[in-house]
Amino acid sequence: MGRPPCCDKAGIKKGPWTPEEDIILVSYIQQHGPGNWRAVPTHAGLLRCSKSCRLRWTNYLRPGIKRGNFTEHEEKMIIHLQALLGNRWAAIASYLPQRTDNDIKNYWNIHLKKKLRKLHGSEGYCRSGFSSSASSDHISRGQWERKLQTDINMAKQALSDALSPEKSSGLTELKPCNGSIYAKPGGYASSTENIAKMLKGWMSKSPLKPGWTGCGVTEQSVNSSDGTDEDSRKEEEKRCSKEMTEALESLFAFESFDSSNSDDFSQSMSTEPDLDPHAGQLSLLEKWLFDDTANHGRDCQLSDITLDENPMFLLNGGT
DNA sequence: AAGTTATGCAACCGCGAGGGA
DNA sequence: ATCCCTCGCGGTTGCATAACT
Repeated sequence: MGRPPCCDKAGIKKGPWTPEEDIILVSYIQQHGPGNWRAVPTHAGLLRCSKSCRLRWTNYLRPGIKRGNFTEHEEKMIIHLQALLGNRWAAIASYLPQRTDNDIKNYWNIHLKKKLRKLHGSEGYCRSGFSSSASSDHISRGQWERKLQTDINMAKQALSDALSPEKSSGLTELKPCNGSIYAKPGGYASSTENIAKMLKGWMSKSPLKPGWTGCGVTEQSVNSSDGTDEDSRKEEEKRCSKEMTEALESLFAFESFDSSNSDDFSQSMSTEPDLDPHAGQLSLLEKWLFDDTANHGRDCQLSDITLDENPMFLLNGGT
């Protein structure tokens, strides 16, 4: 009550962002940090609505975004997570911190759906993994539940493979994104590369925040997780998490997410699900996953768990 | 070489949840 | 308790470019 509307439709610019607008937005967030999006356009002097600013930041300008081709491992992760979680792209993206939900969504819609359709023929995975099955009116509830559980079993096994350290070499195979977080070739990419250069110029003038070297990509954190005691590692994780938050408030991290450390970053992030806001969900999911993997061959098979007992069922709000 | 179709990606739209007034 | 604003999410669209005829 009494609040001004989110954005005044009149005079609001739409369409592709120009490099100049990017610079304005980035420099504003550099000074004030992300958040309070409603104030961003007016304070930054942008003729954009707050939504557009937030979207541009989260999907394109935010530091640490990896662009370019998806690796085989990322692809697998997406497929299996999609089977587990459905079209909850934000949740899926939390497992792939360098990818945006929009990127993942696009990749799924453009590449993976086709791929899976080829693999599975006309049945299954036709739209959104098992969730599509759920929406089918042609399958009886019993059939659907059996199929759902089969899908979950398959996805779970595959996710287990993907997350398993000895099997998932893919995590360390993540390629740097062509030396720039802006990997897209062509017209606008060159513009964004220019932005990156300009920003680097700005940042070289700005005092770097002491201690921040990019969450999960510090040599210290990488080394510390490499054989030191558990406590210091946890401390490091906490610190890292805090830094991650701070990073989003500061573009000083920009330089830290270059190609030289994106491998370590992805590895660190993928093994530290606590860093993301869905940590609770991830922990539960992974506990469930690994518990069941550990119990493999014992009495408690997932297929024996009723839907109501299935953590994913609960996570999905029992729907 | 020109026209057409397919593909990929960035951005917009609309809705729901959460929370402040 | 209610209203309504902000934020975040998922679905969809529009445009640029590549591939094909």
